[in-house]
Amino acid sequence: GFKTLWLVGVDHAGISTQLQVTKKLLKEEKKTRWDVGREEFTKRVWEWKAQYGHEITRQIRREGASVDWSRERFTMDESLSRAVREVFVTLFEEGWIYRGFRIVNWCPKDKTVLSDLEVKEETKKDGKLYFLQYPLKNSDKKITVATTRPETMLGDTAVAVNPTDERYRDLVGQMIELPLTNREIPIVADDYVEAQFGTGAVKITPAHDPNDYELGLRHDLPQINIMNDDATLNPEAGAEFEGLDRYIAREKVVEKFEELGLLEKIEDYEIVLPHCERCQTVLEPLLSEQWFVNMSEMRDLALNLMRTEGAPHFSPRVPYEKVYTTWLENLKDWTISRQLWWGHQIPAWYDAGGNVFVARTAAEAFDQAGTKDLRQDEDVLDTWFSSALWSFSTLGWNGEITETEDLKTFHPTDVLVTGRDIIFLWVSRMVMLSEKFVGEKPFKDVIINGTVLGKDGQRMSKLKGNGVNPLDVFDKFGVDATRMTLAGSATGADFAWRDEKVESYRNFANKIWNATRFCLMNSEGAQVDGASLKNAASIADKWIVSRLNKTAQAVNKALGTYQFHEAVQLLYHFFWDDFCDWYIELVKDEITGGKYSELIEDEREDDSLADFTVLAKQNDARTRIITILEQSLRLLHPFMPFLTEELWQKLPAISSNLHNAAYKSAEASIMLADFPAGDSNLIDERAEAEMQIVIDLISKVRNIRAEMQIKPADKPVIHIAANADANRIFAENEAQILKLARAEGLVLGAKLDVPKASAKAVTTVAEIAVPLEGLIDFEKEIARLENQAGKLETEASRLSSQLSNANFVDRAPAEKVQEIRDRVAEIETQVTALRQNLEALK
RNA sequence: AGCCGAUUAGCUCAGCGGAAGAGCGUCUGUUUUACAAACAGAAUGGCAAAGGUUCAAAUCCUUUAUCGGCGACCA
Repeated sequence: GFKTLWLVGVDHAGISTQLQVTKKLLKEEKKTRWDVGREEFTKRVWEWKAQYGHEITRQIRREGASVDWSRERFTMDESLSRAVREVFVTLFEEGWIYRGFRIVNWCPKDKTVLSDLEVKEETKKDGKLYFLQYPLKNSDKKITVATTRPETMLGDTAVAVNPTDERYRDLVGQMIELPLTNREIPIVADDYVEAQFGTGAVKITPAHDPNDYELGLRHDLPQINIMNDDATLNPEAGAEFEGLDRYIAREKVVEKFEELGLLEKIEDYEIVLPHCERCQTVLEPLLSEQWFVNMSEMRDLALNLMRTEGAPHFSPRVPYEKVYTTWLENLKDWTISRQLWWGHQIPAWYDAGGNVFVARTAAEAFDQAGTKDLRQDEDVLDTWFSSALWSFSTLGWNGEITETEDLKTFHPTDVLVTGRDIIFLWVSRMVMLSEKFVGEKPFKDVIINGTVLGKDGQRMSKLKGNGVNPLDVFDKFGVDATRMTLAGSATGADFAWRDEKVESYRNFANKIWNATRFCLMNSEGAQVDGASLKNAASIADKWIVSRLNKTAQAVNKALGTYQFHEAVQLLYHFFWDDFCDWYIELVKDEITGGKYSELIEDEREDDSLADFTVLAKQNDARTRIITILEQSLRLLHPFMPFLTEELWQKLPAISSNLHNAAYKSAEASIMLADFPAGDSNLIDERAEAEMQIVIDLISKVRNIRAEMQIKPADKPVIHIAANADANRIFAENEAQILKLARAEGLVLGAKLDVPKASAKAVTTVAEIAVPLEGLIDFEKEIARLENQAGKLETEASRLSSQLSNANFVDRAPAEKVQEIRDRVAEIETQVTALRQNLEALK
């Protein structure tokens, strides 16, 4: 009955996609992207996308997701691209976007810059630390620096020491003759250097290290870039090194130092290296001119939203709210340009003089520049820049159009379901840009799913080969079972994949199928009818109706707080334990006619009143069980859509009359029926308590049967001693007790009167005895009774000690104290009975 | 320059202030006409360790250990 929208779509995954097509091009045609050119290359990417891009949405369809496919979007759709240009230009005009030289993360393989979030730090255990000696000018002295990247010494423009370091104080201001180059570089003093680390002297390479860059600015040092974009050395490195790969150059530099007698030592050293998240290549910090977003105001938009509204609300709140806020607080500027061809080309144009014109279209840029002799920036934007606009760009906002019916209806959206790895990359940026451009949050809630780990408990990865393909799981166990498995894992918690888990939900699906089959086999004269739940007469009927409604309420509550796993557990146990194992068995005779069939056969000839009464009773029972089943299917439907729809359609008298009022005219489907809310008026605590008494009795008798090895075919008489109330309940349910306990008679009374050769048990309200004639093994029976008594006594002594604690009695809530007193009394009665029985046996 | 998690039955995990739970596995029975992918019954826990708070702690606090995630320029 609510207006809802699940909008699905995909981003263009700039780097990954370009990488795929680049590989394909190289493999099939032995060409690089430059060989085919920008236009042809992007054409190939669109072709690739057409072929493979639907894989994800195909999987989502197969999952049975309730998506509005008519609104599917792609980040490079025309309107979404228009939005990207609009946002870029606006931010530039307002001074939030700028272009500048910075040390950036450079991937020499993909030949593009990466944002800090796309960098994966990995520890290299077999790294080396090289100690190089630099000779001082006009002196025999040398100063030793330690480095993990000796080749960068070719770009050194200083050596720095700590100003308080006594060892080097005299050297500050002196010059060094930098080996392998003909350059002289100064020794400078800076607080950045830690005297205790390494030799206390640091080589400074401003063009190849972020810290050195900063230090270089402070001391006005030259920046010498010695590398090409593929991490080979350029002419600045000297003729001897030009063209060499960075690692070859490293070896060569070390060799040369050794020849010169300037290599002091090499130590083993564990080093942390930045890698490209996509292609795993070791990144190179490089001085480069890029586009950036200044995040200081953006950050405040997001932080204020959290401070004032607590939005977005994360589930689970711990730890993600803090993770999110802490990250925002320490936010640095965002590098948004990428040296790729696949993506949104930056709407900036340059004239011959290098002046920049940022505009929504080329025409606008020409107007600004007063000339058409402009060249558009070749770079594209970070994919996440367009994804950041997703919440509103997909609903029609593109700068030109800023108000749409969809935006009014669906924005802010209710919930974003995502993984923790993109909280910074995506979630935070959507919040910032939505606040900035539509003036409201993109979503109220964010659900962070756990990560599904491989069978080995490790993150899935192609390298480890521990991945699980969902499509294979669908084929093997069914989509519904897979959905139950995923929904059944706690929100936000990681879990190791186990086929066994899906298998158990596959079994559950099978259970639902079989239970429905049973109901349908006995559905003649029945129909789905809500009224049948309101006029339940027997204890068993009232009990199951109560359990159903209680479950429905609890499921609704769990879903309201995104506790999907709790809803799954509730439904699993209600359906399997309560409905199948107890209710179906309790009413089986009534439903199948077993109890009445003879009667009906006999009286079929004449239309006697008895015949009608019996048939009417049977139809009532059938209608009731079908109705309970129908409600259960509705509750299960969001989790197991395929199975429940299939079975629901088979139920008697199914029609669109069962739909929510809004959909009465539509074709009958469980999807359009109301989700049961649970009716408090149908919750009957008394019936549940009374049914529990019957269940306890049956369980105890079954326990005796199993432990005393009574053959299934043997049907004993059950003797029960209980008060009048309990005996009334047993009498009312005699038929069910006899059937489920496989007994042939019930003897009810206030006291037991049975032969010594009887097996005994106690429940909270009754003493039970099953006479076994010659079959009983007294030793075994004594052990059984001792065991029962022992357990109860342990519990009683623990509770008694609580009661004897004055503090507990005084300070705990009175009802808690009373509860424990009642329980102790209950146990004492049971133990007394068991002890008397034991005495009688000895 | 840390910040978070996690540690509960053989395994995978719920529970997060008032009697230790589930699924799988294990053991015993059972071709009971919805279901052997099932049914009935059973066994199995110093809730990581040590302190503390509380009438009451698996649950809250502190410290420690081990594992994991995110972050971090120590050359």
